[in-house]
Amino acid sequence: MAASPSETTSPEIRVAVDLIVLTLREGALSVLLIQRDDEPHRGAWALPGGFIAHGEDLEDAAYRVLSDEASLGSGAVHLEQVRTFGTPGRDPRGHVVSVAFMALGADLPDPRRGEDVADARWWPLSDLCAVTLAFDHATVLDSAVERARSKLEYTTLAVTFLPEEFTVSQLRGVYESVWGTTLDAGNFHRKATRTEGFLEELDRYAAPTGGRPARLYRAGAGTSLVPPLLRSGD
Amino acid sequence: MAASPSETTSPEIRVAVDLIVLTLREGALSVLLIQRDDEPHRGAWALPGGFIAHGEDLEDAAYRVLSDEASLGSGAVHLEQVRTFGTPGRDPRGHVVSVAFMALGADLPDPRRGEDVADARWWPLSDLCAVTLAFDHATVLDSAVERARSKLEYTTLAVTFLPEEFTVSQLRGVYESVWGTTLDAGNFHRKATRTEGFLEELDRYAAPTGGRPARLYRAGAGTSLVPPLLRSGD
DNA sequence: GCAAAAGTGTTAGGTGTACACCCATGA
DNA sequence: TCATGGGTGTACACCTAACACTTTTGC
Repeated sequence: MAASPSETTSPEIRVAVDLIVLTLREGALSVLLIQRDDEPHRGAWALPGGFIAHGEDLEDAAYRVLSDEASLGSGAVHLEQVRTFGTPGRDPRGHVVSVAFMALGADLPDPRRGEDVADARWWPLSDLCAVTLAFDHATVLDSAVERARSKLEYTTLAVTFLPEEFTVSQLRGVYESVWGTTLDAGNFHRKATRTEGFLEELDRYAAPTGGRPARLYRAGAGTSLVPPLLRSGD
Repeated sequence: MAASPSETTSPEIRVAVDLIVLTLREGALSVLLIQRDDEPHRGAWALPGGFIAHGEDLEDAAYRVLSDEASLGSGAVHLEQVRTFGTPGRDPRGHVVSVAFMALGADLPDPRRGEDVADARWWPLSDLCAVTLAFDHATVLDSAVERARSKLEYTTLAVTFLPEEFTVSQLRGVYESVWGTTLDAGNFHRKATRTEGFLEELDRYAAPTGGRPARLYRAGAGTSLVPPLLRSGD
């Protein structure tokens, strides 16, 4: 809900999608924001979004926004619906009901600037305290981040932040960055490698980074983590 | 998304709410369904729902449907958004984006019939295998039920299925009915009463039902259950 | 007393946490 | 050789599941 039809206060209800695109950039959980080039909230940073077209599926609209406004292909992002925000007044242009989608990807590229967009960049979440987001996007962002944090506990979602092949420490790094905690390396290794369906062991090793080379893994077939990996220490 | 404006295929996108109202009736997890009196799907059973009005909040619309179509006041139901369904073609009347809300309540009364409704009644979930629901409501119902089942694990949501004062066995009955399992009475008692914020002990006892009278409790102040009560046995 | 339901005790086995320790590499 | 990160072993605390047992009622 950021660009597209730019009338003033429409008499009809319009449906939009907002995207919370999350990735890890230099070990920091970061979100893609665009700087608005139109009223309302011109110049403010906002989540990428757009109105859905008649006959368009919600997910398709989300992928469209991802490629139009964020210049990110649909390749290798995990897209998931988070919640719908529809309180009248959240958008000064009229009654807009917006379905929030969370998109997670491995080290996504820098965005090209799309239309109606003054700028687009990745923001580490930790830098956002100082920024006032447009609309109710601070709330929308929070709900997505909290969703991502809690889904790491009981699903294999963390692997979507990593390239196809990765080491256990990289995986641990995902948990540590998203949760903002530190985890015991040994215990994490055991838990990750022993949890059925989480990791598939490869016969290759990563280039050493000053220590013993780490074995490479790829994502396993499972989607849920039993037992879960809980946030309160490991 | 069941009644109200009854035009044929609208050119605009319309927003609706669908309600999954769940309660326990004679120990069986049951859902409120209405029998449609209009095309499409005339005669079929469906979730109560309705289009939202311009300027109306999603939650307000959900409460309105609750009182109009289900003749249930807003008193003592827990209302929670589940997911939004917007695939074109899910409603033959046009492009309808529907926000699903789950409503949980304690032994809710029999519904009065509302407008545009041939009949309305509670259906035990176990009786629904044989019934084909209108629209994509089977999917919508499933997602709500799964949400309810999993939220019992890590929140205090179970108490919303009970009257203000209840016994530990009644609470255990909620878990057993919703999960379709049996739980060890002794272990459940300990866990429920020791989990901080879950239960508040009263100084009164329920009328005995053939055994030692059970102490009465009311819901505690907490909303999350740590540690969680997991489904795989207790 | 007996049956039934509430509630407590007990114990064996599993899981998580902390941390010591060994392994494999580059410098 | 040392430093560094990868990976394993181990002990202890805690939690859970199973089930025996006590308490308190109605009949």
